[in-house]
Amino acid sequence: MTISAAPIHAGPPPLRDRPSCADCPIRYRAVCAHCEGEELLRLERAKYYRRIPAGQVILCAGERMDFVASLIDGVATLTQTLEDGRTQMVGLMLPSDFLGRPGRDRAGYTVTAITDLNLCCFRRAPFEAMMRDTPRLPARLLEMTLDELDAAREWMVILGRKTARERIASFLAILARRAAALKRLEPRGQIRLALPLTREAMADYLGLTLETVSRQFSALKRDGVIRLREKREVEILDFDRLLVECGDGEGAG
Amino acid sequence: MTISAAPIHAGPPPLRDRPSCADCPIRYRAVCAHCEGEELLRLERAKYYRRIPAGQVILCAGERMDFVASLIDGVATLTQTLEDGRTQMVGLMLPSDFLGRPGRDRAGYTVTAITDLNLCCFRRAPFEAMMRDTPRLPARLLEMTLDELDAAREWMVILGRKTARERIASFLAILARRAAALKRLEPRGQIRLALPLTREAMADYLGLTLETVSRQFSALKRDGVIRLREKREVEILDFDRLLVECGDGEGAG
DNA sequence: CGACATGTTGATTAGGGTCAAGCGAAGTGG
DNA sequence: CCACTTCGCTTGACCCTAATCAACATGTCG
Repeated sequence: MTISAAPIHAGPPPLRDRPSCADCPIRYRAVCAHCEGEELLRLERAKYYRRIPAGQVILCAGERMDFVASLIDGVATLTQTLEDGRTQMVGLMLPSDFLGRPGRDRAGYTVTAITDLNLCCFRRAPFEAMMRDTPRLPARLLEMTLDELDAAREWMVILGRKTARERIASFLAILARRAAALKRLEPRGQIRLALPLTREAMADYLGLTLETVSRQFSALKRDGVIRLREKREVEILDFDRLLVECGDGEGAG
Repeated sequence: MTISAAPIHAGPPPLRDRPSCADCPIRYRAVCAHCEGEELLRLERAKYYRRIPAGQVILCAGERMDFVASLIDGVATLTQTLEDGRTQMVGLMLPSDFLGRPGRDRAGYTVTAITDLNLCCFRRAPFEAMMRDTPRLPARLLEMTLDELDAAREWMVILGRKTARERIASFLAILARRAAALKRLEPRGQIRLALPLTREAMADYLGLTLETVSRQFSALKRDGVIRLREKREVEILDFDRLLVECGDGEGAG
């Protein structure tokens, strides 16, 4: 995958395929989750779809952003880079996550499409108008932002206090939970997971180097915690055992 | 300072001192910032003040929380502890910050009063009713939550990618910025700062040990970046020089 | 005064970073 | 079509930063 630097500019909404919100796979988890009737219709009229190919840099930190979007499908990352090239991932965007911030016209972080993306976009102005007019939209966005804040804080514990092995285990547990949540299940027993990230991207997520990530995968495999079917497909042999490896006692996370 | 484990339960609002919101020192930064007229009156009727002594644990992670509050004065921390005792601070609450979350009745983190605190409290039910009725309250809370999310992500970069020296420098820069923001200034030149935290608490903030924190303070002093007036009072000799030590090129933070 | 919390500094160690070599798969171009 | 490159990944050798263990100084409080 090659990272291209070409930015995306939100032009006039293309009038192509515009499936009904009723059929939307993220209808009940996205920012529009609580909207119905008139509110939903207004969103439906304003929305437009956009596809982004894997590898594309959608926005650079500090760049002007004239749209907001729900991620319908795919995986994107938010990253921050220090001057000497060290990079830290500060957000992992999965389906139903929201991109952009009402009230701020500049991206705080570099947004990169890891896989092909499917976005449900709104131009800033009409979206912000709806934020003022309809109470359910900002209420849902607040909920989602609080969830993101919780995730960020869990991440801080990982970055600040966990060993390399615990970080990998925690990362796998997070992925397993989010995958299970989509199916409305609790993760347990044996779980097969597709890894959406390269070793390097995982390292950027976890505050490690790609070599350490690779070594810890090997160690977890050697110790019978996971099995590697392909390089990008993991099998967790027993979820409870994995939780032990995470370092945080029991229910945390 | 001794950490006591006694939880605080929000009983019926005590009817003691209840200064006018008009005189409140955090009036224009707190959750009530955008409220006026009727909205503000409603908050004014519902509020009650509470003082917490330094060292008191206000809430333990997972505990029921039947009130929310604005921090008027003092410093509090949010911390998460792993089973074997490793602890990571995930939030540093300064005046005007908001404690608690509408829609969730349980504390996500352990909240500890570092200094004596002055809180402006609301019981959950009436506060949540106002969240539904008045648009300005949730709008402001969303703004504040987004700011907290930004701060958490900046913190993630510190924890994931910075050296011990850079972490200390970044921490001092954050404190200087927040202190300056209260006076509506940009931090520059020589700045005197009171450190609200012990070396151990700073270590918990920065993902280090207290020994490393102490050593890096000594090193920054030796290198002429800071001067230590008292153990808990630092003088930044040149803010621009400090920023160089933070590792992130220029404007970041 | 003794007990304890806080902070500084030194010696040693270990976990993870850095550097380096090599492998397989997928492109790419001659 | 096949040499050649590139990408993603693994593994090894070595090194360095910060953790750990330890001693000691200072200040506060009962």
